[in-house]
Amino acid sequence: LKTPLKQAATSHSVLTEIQPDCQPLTTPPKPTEILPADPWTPTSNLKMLISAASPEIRSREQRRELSNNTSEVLQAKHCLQEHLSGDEYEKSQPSRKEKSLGLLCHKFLARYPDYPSTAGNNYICLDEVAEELNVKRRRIYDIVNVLESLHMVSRLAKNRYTWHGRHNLSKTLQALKKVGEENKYTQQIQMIKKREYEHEFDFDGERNEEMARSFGSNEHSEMSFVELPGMEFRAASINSRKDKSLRVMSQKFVMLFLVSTPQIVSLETAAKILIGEDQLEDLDKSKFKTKIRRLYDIANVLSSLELIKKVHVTEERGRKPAFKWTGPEVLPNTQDTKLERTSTTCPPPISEPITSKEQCSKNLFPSRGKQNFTRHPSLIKLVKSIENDRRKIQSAPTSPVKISAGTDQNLSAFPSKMAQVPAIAKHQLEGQSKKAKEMKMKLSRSTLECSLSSPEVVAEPEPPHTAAPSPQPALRQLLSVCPPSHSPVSPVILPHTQSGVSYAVYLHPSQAHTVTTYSPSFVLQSLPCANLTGIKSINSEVLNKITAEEGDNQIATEDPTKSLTAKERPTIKSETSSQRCLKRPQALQENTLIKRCRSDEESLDTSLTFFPSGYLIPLTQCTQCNEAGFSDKQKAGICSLQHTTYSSPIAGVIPATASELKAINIPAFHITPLNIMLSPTSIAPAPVLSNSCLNSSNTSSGQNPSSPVMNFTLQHIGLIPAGVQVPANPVLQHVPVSSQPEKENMNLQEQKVRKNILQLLDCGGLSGNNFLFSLQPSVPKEPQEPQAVTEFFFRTPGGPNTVSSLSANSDGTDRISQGTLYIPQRKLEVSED
DNA sequence: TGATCCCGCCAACGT
DNA sequence: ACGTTGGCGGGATCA
Repeated sequence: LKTPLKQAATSHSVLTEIQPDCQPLTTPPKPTEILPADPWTPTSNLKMLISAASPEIRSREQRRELSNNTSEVLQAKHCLQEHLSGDEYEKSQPSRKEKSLGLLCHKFLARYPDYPSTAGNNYICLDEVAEELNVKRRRIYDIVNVLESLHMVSRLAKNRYTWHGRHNLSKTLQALKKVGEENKYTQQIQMIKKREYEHEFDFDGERNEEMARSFGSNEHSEMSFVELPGMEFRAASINSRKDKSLRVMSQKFVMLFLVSTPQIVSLETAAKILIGEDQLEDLDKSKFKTKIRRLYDIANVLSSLELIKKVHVTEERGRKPAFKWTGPEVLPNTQDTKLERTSTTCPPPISEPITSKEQCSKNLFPSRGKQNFTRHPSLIKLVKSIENDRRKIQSAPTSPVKISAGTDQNLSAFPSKMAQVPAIAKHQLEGQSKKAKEMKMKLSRSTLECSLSSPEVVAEPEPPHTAAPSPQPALRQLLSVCPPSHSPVSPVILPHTQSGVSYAVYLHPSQAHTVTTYSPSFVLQSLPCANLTGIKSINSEVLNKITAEEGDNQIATEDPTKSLTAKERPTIKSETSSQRCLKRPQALQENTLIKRCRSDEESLDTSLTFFPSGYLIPLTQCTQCNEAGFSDKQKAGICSLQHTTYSSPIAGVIPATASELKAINIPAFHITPLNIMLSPTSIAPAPVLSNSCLNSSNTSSGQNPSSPVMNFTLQHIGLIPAGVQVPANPVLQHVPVSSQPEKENMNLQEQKVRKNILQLLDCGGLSGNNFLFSLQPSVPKEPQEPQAVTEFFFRTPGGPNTVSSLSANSDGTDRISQGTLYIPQRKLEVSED
């Protein structure tokens, strides 16, 4: 077979040593000189091998004019091999392979240890590297960008990067997996495969568009770069350029592997998904081609890292290039399953004044600390401005260094310790250390994380406890629920609540994805269904089946849909179609809104607002709702908060300035424990406050214990200006329907409901830390069930009526039918600051 | 051929 | 203006 020849001639030729001479005359193209000596020092055998092959190749800069002299050592090798076959000519030049990104990457990696000691300076100077490796800097960027996506390097400053090696790899992969799950990549992959069966994937607009919409519209998952706590700002502040392509693409690509069951992903599938995500518009051929090209670039680097390897999958259509994950298994993050620490952190009792808001607020957003988080594209600008401010404040290029040091230590207590430990051992150690530190982690994690992500915080010496006096019970719960660990990326959580407590949930609107819960009682699963209808019918089993099918099967002859039960299948399809109908208009609207928002971020009357997501705001006892129209049992607590300025605690770091944020009215929602209706497509739930409530807010918060908490929460979250107080009473109405159910029963019910909600959310893909959501006037849905106790209001950025009731889905078991989702229609009023 | 993907133009950004 | 980054796609190579 080709093997012999190939090996000899090509692949091995590179590695094999010398075959002197054969120096063909030519080599015209590049005046590259060769440096015989390798500046870099290979650290591993493998690297040596690789490097051995290339040393000759290195050519000097053009300035070095010498053209071809002896560069040919390498060429010689080839020549030899080649001329065996006859063509020495071609070989004369460094073969293309020798210049491959993969090889280059190997050489690059050979220069640095996998687990660099934190002590040493692990700086990377791009120019130097480029010169030493004898390539244009442009090539180095390709490598570094991918490494960056894995947090193996981080940008320090212009032309300088810091080498982290694989210290952060496991965390990064965990985070990526999480995000991937939230993005419903599994489902997307499935969808694509399904489509492929249904009809050829042709590149003409229409169909593709539809397809893109079908699986992409919901999510508009334009998730951006997934950051690791501690590295986020460093990277972002220095490198403000849009984290687009390669970096993000690389992460997404990796995610695909991590969420696929056979961890195999074909290029085609990956490209489609990635394209679908970004621009639904033109999925033309060229786009596709370009995407594929990029994926190759990324794949080469990942291959060099030995995270993936190339394989082929054979399907009916033939053999398709694909890659198989060969990296470490990514375990679900088990570290912080426990949530208590938060409460400890922020204990201020309700009655007590909120002394250390900041600390508490930080605790409110644990997600950002420990977990990685995704930043919605629309927030980037805002983030930038924040970063700029930060930069101004802390002048210094040096800051990054400091931060990094702190980061390494704090962030990865384990990693640092095992800096020199082999990867395998590391894993074990990690586990041990985890347990050992479990308690500690629990208590301090959120804080730590927060601090990591923000320099200022880092500076804070004191632990959380000190900070806040004592949070109210509700708050406590809230806090307790937000352990970063479980779902690092997705903040959305439904905390334990006492019965009768309403919650406000902030979700990542832009994408429908999975929501993770910290509550031990629930198990979150990604549901494949796009819309509510399908949700119910689909159970975990189905999911599993689907999952199993994930990835490119070596032999993909089976119909992907087979796995679905008859019942399930139809449901899904119907959903799809229905979605299309809805989606289109919605999508359009959304786009418009988004564009508008982006373009007019500054404008006052923006219909869009930035909200931090991932916060759960417990709303306790709402006695009444003044709003008319909801007379029907006031189930819908409708309140509108007017002229409110929101600040986004993006990254939990610095609240945006008022000017940067628009004030808008937020439709409030309140959730009662029993009935819940959710819209799968809904993106973000927003708390609704009634104006009247606001006005009446003067009433002391004392009346309602929840008031202080709420105000506090809202303020910290940036939903309301610091000075504003929201009256406790009217704000969120809690419908007494099941007013005082037995506590236990309630709890059960609540749990059940929560579970359902979570699933729903998961299915809907609501998640994310930061998100942008637009509050559009949505048609208020009729409260379907008057008795509904719990109400969630979710808004989809564009969709007029994005709310649907879950009850429809009920199929008997696990149904959410109990809950009713009611969305009061509120107009969004935007007020300037 | 189709799979790969190198190369470098040139725009977006930062300084 | 200039340097750094890096999107992008032509077109060369490889299989």
